[in-house]
Amino acid sequence: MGKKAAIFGATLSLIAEEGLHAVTLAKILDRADVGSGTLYNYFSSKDALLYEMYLKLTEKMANYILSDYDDSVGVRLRFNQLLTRFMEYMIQNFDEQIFIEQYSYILRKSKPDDSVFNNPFRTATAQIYTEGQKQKVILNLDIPILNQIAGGIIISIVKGYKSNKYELDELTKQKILDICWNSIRA
Amino acid sequence: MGKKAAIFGATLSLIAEEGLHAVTLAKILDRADVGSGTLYNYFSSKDALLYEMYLKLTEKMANYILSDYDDSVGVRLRFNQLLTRFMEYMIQNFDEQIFIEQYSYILRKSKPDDSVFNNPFRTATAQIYTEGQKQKVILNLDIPILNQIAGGIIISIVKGYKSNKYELDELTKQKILDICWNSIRA
DNA sequence: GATAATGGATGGAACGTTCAATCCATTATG
DNA sequence: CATAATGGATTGAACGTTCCATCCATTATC
Repeated sequence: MGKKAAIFGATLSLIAEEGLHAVTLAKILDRADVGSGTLYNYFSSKDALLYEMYLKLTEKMANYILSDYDDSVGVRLRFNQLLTRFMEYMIQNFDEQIFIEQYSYILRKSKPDDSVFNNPFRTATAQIYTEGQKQKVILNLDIPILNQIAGGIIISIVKGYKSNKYELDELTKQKILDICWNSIRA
Repeated sequence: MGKKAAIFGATLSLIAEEGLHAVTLAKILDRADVGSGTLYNYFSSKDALLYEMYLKLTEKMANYILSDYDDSVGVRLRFNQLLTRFMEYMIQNFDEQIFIEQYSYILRKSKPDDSVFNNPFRTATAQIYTEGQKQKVILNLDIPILNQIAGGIIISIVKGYKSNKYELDELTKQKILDICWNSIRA
């Protein structure tokens, strides 16, 4: 495995285990089995490492969610496509979500207008909501509010699942997706 | 103002501004206008300060939400009471929520069985869900799942509002509460 | 009632530790 | 053999914590 990938992997797992504030370079280097000189060959600083990882992971997530996205079908099916993928990605890559959540909080303070926040996933869902509102099948609320509702449900449900509050079988996942749709349906 | 209150206030505002990981004792002491000796008269360590603040704020929030709670009315009205208070508290004390969210992540790692996680607010909502399920007005899902859905919507909506994604007038707040109810209604 | 003694609260200097970052000798690569 | 990659020792800065002199309200003494 490449050293850079090892550094990313070690950083991500450490943050998921101990939280962003507790992760030091020494821990990263130890877990990645890499010397500090090597790390500084790939990254100019610790901050640069975190930022690059953030860009990489947000892009990876957007790519996964939008891959094979069929935008020729109706709003209900498109909504289901995106949210199914979103939930599945969150479940299988929860460590990434933990990092993104913790780090994006820092980002908003230092780089408030970062383009990452206008990701293609949000563009796709906005399209669905606008079209759905014209067809009178989706509530007439601000698009960002609709986004927060549907996304908030998914994130919250996966968080609870990852905290071992309950199981999530396939049938329950389907019910959750239906709840997301019903919550914003006109 | 008491020195202890000044320390709490400085810590809370700093965390809301810069995130938990960036808050140092030097910054806290400077903002609270207090010497380090004073701080260590009130708290045995930085961790102890954060933990005590966490206990204080979670209790404060639970007290607010449950004050004047009328449990003699029907499930719909009780649900509305609790979630209205919850949303209002989050809106007016968002800094506290930021801290609690960031700190509870650390807590789960170091003290996974902390009793704080079984707070009276969750007990009250669980009562509502159980009763509502008997009356066939609430979806037949695990209680913790229902909790995550309704709470997730509120938290997500307030987060978006505090990120200046949209406004939240009284009418919109009412619509959000209706959405919470409809999302878990049978 | 005036003065001295007490003790807790306070702020800031000083301490050892830990951090991110740099430097450099060694190893791998082509 | 030349060049790049690597890991660990090293550095200075920043950190949490400790220590101590000072302040001040309260209490004791005469």
